[in-house]
Amino acid sequence: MRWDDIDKQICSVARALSVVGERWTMLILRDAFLGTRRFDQFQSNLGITRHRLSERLGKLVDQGVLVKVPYHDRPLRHEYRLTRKGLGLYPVLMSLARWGDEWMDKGEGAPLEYIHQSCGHMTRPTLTCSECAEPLRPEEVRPRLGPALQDPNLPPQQASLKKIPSLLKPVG
Amino acid sequence: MRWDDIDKQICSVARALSVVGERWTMLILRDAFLGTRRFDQFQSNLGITRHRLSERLGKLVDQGVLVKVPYHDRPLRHEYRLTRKGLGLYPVLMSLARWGDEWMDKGEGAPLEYIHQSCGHMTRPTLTCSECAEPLRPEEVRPRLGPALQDPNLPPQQASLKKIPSLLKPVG
DNA sequence: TAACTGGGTTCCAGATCGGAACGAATATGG
DNA sequence: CCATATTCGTTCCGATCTGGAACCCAGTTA
Repeated sequence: MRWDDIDKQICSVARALSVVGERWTMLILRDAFLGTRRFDQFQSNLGITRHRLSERLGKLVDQGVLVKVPYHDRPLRHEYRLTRKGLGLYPVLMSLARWGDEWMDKGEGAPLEYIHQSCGHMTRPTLTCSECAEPLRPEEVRPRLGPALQDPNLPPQQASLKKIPSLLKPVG
Repeated sequence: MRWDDIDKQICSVARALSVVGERWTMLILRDAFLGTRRFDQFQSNLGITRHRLSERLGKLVDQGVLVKVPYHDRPLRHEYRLTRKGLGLYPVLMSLARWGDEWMDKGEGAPLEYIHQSCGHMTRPTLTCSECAEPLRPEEVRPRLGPALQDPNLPPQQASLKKIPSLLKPVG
């Protein structure tokens, strides 16, 4: 299968990655969440080539993750801002950052810390259950088929998704 | 800058992506979380080429995200299992899945639903503050420099990270 | 002895990437 | 009026990465 076809899978992770799974895209969004808005700023912060940046920004705009907002005419200039759909990626970025903080530390501590303004404390973003508010641990979550996979005549490639074993215990 | 150098950045997101940011890697991990363990199973579930799969699995093992565990000798066979470091990626995968459920739905509902065994309910994984337990909204979180970025003589490329503006309001 | 299974590796054409140069529209300084 | 700068791109080309298919190897079954 070609990478470009992953959005055809009946899988939300695959569909999400079809939008944000290319090189640089997540780093562009990281910068957007930290306040970067302009082409040149993205370029110099990231060290990406202009060509690639232009392509990635264009795709994010097409997908509705960013919008181009004019901030000056004559000459016409625009900046790139997160939409609501884009802001929805906050948990993904934060989870990546926390994992990096925990597992990829090179001994100098975290690059950034986060203050939760509404409670005033330094926060460690935690994934929790919407119903009981406990932290979600993979061994305690059981996936089951949702509406999109109930269809009895699925394309055969997707059939494997219907056999969901249980989650794993860690090793090592 | 070359993509291979992103792990040199003083940024946890970049470091995390240097491990899980390549094509296919996240989908391999998705399958691992759903119980896939063997080479051929990954291959047929994902539709990735054997070559690429072999390379990606090898890298994940090198990075300590998966371990190769023998399950049969003569002939020697092994399977790939998530380590604790690998299980640590659960919030990333879940956040991606939720975003895909919400924003990439094609009108047939979610592919998978998740039951939180310990409370018995269908859960919507939510990123919350470790201190006050409220859902974390990007406008309410202010990043500040952590230990790793306090060093007064940083390499100049990283200097841009020191200027953290505020977070954005959505548009559109 | 032939075919099969699990788990890879080799090879090559085509797609993607990085770097550097080029372009276009307006503003600024002299 | 001319040269230079700013902002946001696009074009071109050689290097790297990817996908598909074929090949390999150790045991196992028939």
